[in-house]
Amino acid sequence: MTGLRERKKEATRQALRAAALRLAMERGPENVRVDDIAAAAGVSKRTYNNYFASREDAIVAAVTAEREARVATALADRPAAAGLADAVIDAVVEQYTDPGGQARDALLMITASPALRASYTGTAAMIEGPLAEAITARCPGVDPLTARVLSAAVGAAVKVALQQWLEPTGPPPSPAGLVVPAGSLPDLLRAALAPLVPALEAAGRHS
Amino acid sequence: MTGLRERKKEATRQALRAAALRLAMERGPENVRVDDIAAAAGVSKRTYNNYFASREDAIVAAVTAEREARVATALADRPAAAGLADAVIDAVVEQYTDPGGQARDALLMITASPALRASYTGTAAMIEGPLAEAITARCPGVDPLTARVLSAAVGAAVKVALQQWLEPTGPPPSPAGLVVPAGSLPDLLRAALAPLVPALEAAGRHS
DNA sequence: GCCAATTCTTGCGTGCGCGCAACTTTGCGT
DNA sequence: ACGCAAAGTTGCGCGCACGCAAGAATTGGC
Repeated sequence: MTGLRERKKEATRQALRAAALRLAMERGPENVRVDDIAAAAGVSKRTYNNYFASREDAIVAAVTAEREARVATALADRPAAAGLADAVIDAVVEQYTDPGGQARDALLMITASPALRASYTGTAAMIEGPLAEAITARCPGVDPLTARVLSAAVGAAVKVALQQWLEPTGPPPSPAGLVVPAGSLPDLLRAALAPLVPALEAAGRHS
Repeated sequence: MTGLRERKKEATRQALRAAALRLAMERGPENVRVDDIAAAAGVSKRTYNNYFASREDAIVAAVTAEREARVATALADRPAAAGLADAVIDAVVEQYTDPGGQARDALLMITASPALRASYTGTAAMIEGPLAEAITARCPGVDPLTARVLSAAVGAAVKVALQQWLEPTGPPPSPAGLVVPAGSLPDLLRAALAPLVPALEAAGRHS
């Protein structure tokens, strides 16, 4: 049952996300005060902070919205015959394949701002809760603590992949081109998740 | 070479930690302003924030100081014959065995304050960097990205264990006593790290 | 010993996060 | 249809994090 209350709430959340992204894109992220976002969404500054805990959250939320839910359903949609490791990896990587829309420009802006980068990598942790539930749903026999740990490990791996992906590539032009050719994000994600495969497989067998 | 500069820096850092802990213990964490800590340590409020990014950091740092370095040396001290998984787990668990000193009282205060709890669990992530270096030092053949991912996974598992350990055990008195008997922290840590053993062993073999 | 370069400290100003206490809106039972 | 309880919004105020630029201290070379 979808009451009026929840619909209004989701509407203002959406309005705040949209306003934050729009203002950040046209003025640059640094020239956007939280009052501006709130005003653009027709709500008070205080209410903004009831929805988002920091100024950057609304901006990145415009890009990462619903990712937690989508990763959960994606995992649930994998064929039950598939191994846990493959199912999890595919479900996660799927969430980070660029749709190529305006999200591309937004991501470009995010990578350009250190504060937004930090917030963006931080969102990787948000998938942990839903992912744990999805894992227990798929493998009912697995220990809840194990599910939580594996989800946290996956979240951490994703975070590492994101950090590596948008690493500053600072002034020292890297001792060798070997370190990482800044490959595509999906490839990087698979590489980062690979070390966890044995742990996921072991847990999947004990389901 | 230990210059005067670094010694002074470490001295003020230590003074800030000590002052923060002392004031928090005698007044309660809520009644300590950051100005008070700075004043007690004989520096300005601005300087405090040059050393610690938040008010809680100094307090928890008084308890967790040097943990990153200690976990690294602990891992290096394990016999080279031991498997990577056992070495890592023992090294990590060792850092969270209560020395029983005044740290006990401090931890009690931390567990009582939600803000401090959050900061404390957050410190688990700080071991990731040194842990990754220690892993590559022990297993030179392992891919740097793998080392980083495994360290992040270990940090995430520790975080989960800490959260579970000082979980609020809210008003709903738990449907069953089964969920967790709030066992000792070392046991909880081993349980949380157990799911990662296959991943660590696999990486250790590819060294 | 002295000087220039690096590094650290400090005050100030701005914006932000959030607790609190009114007030308004929504939900639901009768 | 009415009214009460639950949930949401808003203004206010406090403390905090941090950029910035000026001043003080430490360092290494001479």
